[in-house]
Amino acid sequence: MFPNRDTIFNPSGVDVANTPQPDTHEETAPRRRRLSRDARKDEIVQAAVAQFSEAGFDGSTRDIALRAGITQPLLYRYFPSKEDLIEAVYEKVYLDRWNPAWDAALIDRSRPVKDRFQDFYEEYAQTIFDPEWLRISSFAALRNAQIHDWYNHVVQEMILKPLVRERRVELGMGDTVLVSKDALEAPWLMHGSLLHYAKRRFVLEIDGMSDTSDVISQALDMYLLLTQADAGQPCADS
Amino acid sequence: MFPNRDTIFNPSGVDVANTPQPDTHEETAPRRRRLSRDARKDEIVQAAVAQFSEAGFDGSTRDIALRAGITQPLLYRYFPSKEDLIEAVYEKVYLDRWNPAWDAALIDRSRPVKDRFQDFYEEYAQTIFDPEWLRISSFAALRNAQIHDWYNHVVQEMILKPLVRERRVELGMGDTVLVSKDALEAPWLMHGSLLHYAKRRFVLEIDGMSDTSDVISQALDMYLLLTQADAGQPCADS
DNA sequence: CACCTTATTTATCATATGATAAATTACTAG
DNA sequence: CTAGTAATTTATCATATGATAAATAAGGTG
Repeated sequence: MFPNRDTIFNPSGVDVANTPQPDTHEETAPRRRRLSRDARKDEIVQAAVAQFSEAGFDGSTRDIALRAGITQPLLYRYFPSKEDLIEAVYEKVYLDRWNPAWDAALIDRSRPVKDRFQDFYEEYAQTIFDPEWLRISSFAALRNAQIHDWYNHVVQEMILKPLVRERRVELGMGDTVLVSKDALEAPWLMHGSLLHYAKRRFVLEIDGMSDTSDVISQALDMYLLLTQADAGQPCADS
Repeated sequence: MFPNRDTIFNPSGVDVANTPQPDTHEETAPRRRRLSRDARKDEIVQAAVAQFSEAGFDGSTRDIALRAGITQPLLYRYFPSKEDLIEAVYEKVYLDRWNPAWDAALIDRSRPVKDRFQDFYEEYAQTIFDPEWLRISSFAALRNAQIHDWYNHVVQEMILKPLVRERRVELGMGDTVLVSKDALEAPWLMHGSLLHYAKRRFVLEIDGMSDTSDVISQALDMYLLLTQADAGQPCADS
């Protein structure tokens, strides 16, 4: 009856040209496709990630439905409320981004710390250095301090503490399990510098920026040089 | 009818309890106070900064009016649209945060680069390391790439290029005006690491974090050690 | 084919929100 | 004190948005 306002006015300016494709036919009307519960749920979450990463979590459920090629009320068959959908998005974005092989790779003492963490950060960058992840995690951090807090904790335990420990061993400072808050400050600076680089490069899309590998190398060098200087006289030959 | 979820669950966690105060009387009804055009405008912008920094730029004009102790339509007497108010907020937040004395201080070659930039960053931190600025600039960056771009340009020209130049002079590498993009990567890493620290410390309010001065010192050391290593052999006595 | 389950859509509601017009009242000049 | 200017409020609109109920139809099963 009434012309489905979403089709005549797209407030987010987003190109939401995700109309259900005419499979092979030409002028197929927006035919209904029935999907399994899980498949549909996945499509909705994916659309929500795309929408939220652009418009923030205030992005409307109608725009999400439009992206997913469904009507807005259908969304509520799978998520009781928008807040539930947001939480599904949190999970999708934050979980399952960690490659379990990394745990072992970081503590493989047959290789220099620099090489290990260079390789790791290059792979990690491939996982999270894209506009969608960077933007949505920024929005999440601003909206929900708790989840950002949790993610920082993960980074600290999985990446930064291993880095400090492995570096200590490499410098012959002994193998301690405990890592103090003070000792974490330097690796946090390094990690933060890379995240900031990623935002400049992949969110702002500043042109002519250095290659990610080079920047990772530089950031790691900064940390390694600092710990070297801390360990004793700078460059003292042992 | 239904209980207005925002009153029982305030997603932004904002306490918008800013009822217009009874001036000196006790039970004074919300008395009208007439202000000059400029004074009222300032109050509105200030309220908008507070509101936007908490709820993002989707914060409602009604909440802003509430914070400012006025009614919502009055806001439109001073700003033709919400977008105009947002631009006034951009100006308030981004401009006038630079102390002109800093320009000279950064190139005062009677002092070591470390000391100069340590002092500068400590003062700069006092200006922008607070939740309001950090949050609103994050929101602004996500919403308006152009303004974030512009701000990055300012940082680069006013802080990072001077740092590179002054460091070169200190290392006896000559006084060049041109600073290549590659040469800016390291100072950007340093600067970014400090911004990331600020967010962890002042937005997430993680407890037990190191003092800002110490962190600035560490970040500067990272950069200085890296340039030292780049300049020739690490720690080669000249 | 006929039937039934349920995915999907249509229609609709209640509230939130940006914005405007008209009524009101605080302050000031004469 | 009076009148007038303009700051401020009250009333109101149009649309956006989260959410729900009922109608429709796709696809599997007998």
